Amino acid sequence: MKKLDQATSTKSSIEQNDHLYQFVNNPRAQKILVQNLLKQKVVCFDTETTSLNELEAELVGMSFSYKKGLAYYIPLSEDKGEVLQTLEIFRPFFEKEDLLKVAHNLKFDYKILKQYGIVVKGAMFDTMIAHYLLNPDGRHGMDYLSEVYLNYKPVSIETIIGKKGKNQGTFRDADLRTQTDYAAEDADVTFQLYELFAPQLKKENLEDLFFNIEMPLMEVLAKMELSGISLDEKWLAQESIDLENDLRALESTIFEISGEEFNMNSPKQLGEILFEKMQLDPKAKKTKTGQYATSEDVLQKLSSKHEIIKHILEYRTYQKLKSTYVDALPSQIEKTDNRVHTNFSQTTAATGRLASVNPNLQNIPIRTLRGQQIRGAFVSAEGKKIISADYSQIELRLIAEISGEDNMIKAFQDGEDIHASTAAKLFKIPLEEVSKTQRSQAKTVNFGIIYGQGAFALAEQTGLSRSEAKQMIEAYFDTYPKLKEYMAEQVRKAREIGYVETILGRKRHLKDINSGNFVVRGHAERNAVNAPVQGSAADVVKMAMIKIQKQLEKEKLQTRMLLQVHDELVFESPIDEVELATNIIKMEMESAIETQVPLLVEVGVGDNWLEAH
DNA sequence: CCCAGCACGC
DNA sequence: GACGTACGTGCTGGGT
Repeated sequence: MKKLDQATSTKSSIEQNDHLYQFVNNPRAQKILVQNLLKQKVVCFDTETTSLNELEAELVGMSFSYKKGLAYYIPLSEDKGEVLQTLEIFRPFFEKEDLLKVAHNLKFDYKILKQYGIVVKGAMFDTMIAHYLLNPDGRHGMDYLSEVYLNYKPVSIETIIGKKGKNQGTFRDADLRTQTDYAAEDADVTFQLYELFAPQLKKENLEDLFFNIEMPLMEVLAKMELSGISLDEKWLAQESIDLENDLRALESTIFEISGEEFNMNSPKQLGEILFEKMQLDPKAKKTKTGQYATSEDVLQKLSSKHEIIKHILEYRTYQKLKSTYVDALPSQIEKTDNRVHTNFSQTTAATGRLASVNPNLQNIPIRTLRGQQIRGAFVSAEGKKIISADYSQIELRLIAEISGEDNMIKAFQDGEDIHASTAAKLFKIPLEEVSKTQRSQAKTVNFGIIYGQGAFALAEQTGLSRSEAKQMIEAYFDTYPKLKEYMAEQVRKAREIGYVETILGRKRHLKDINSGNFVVRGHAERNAVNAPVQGSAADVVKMAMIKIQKQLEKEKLQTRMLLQVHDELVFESPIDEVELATNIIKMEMESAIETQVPLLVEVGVGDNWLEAH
């Protein structure tokens, strides 16, 4: 199979390609190389390390390219002192302001170098982020981009260090010629991708977004990731024991009721117990693979039929809390500083949002009481406080702003409770007479509208009948006519030019918008409405992050930005800085962009994330 | 090793 | 009759 691929492939690879890849391993030659690099306007570089985890990684080498087919490799010693000496030779390159430093996934190299005392400065260009802006729905790996855009298949890292698994070696194990060819090729390919993507960014008016938002944000994210956040390990260890006890107790209750022992973590086995043995629902829904559906909303509807359901739901909640958070988080604490360091992916979410991985710190529980306690385990260091600042209703405020919906804009300007205000208008009653149910229904519509929700789903959520839900949506659009117009306009725009845009010009291409399949087209239409809203909110938060970081550094504060959770920023601040930092954060967030709808930020301070929120 | 089902966040 | 609200990450089970 593999042979066939190679035989039929028209892609070239390192054997066929004209290139000059040289290693440069004596200081005199390295100094000459640097003089040469400093004369260039654009230089591509790459670092080779022993690990993808920047905190554990050791530098093994660096490569540079400023011309197609030409690249240099600098092997580095196993001795850290010697590495630092070599890096001093290259410091002028990394710190030169007006030299465009290009790399693929630059945040990785930035973090590695920062740990060796080199802070990359000035003009930067990440080819991965460039491609993300050009095609946010696509894949952005270097090997993939090389094959697609350069028709060239780079040497895979696995041919050098082995397939992943416990026998995988490190880059240091490879011989010098192998290291040189691989590293130099990466720099060469990245340089060629730069030459392709840079003019495309310009042509698509994405340069501002790239150079003024995404690249500065990359540095902010690198610093946040290196900072990490502290956990209350003692509490987590005790909570793990408590949850385990609660789970075993729930399990025996469930087994007793069902008259059988089975694996509670298996939805398949649970479904068979509930719907075959116990016959709880003769019309039980099946999933697409033919299993019984046992998701929360399915079980919720059965809860009045049998007492076992509430125990199962409780079991599920606790099992999730234990496996994903209470047990998993402590295992990801870094030994070097006893903190957890998430990775923010800047190129994953097609709308412009960030994603958080290894661990994901953007989905820490908040809704249930027991879940909230886990937030409490994210603590500030001795002598410091946690500050949390979050935008109130940012997506709704932005859809009001973008659509120019005066009725909604006015409500926000008057500082009204937007859901109550919407309810008053929907039900044509005075604001004071809005009931809890009415407010809650209005809230559901407000959110649903952002996602392009239809009558069926609205009915499902509110408990209204389908026709009532339909009337509610119609009343909503009568209340906010420009919102309806805006949504139709986004779909029309997508059909005409193939994409929609955020306030900062971030694009999302919607190739399915003219599809004949109404399910596929419907999805694209909802994206046409949602992407500009979600994406504009992401733009605003990113701008705020850059401005706050700049201000904190200008004022030489020790306050550190630690986390971003889409509309919330979390900081750690020395106690005597909290007041000043809080003022800076709130001010910069609320003034991140100029809008007629006021942006409101709520700030809290505490010894942990729960208290601060 | 990968996919399905589920649950957590905004 | 099917379809039915956006964007994500990660756990466990189950089949390969």
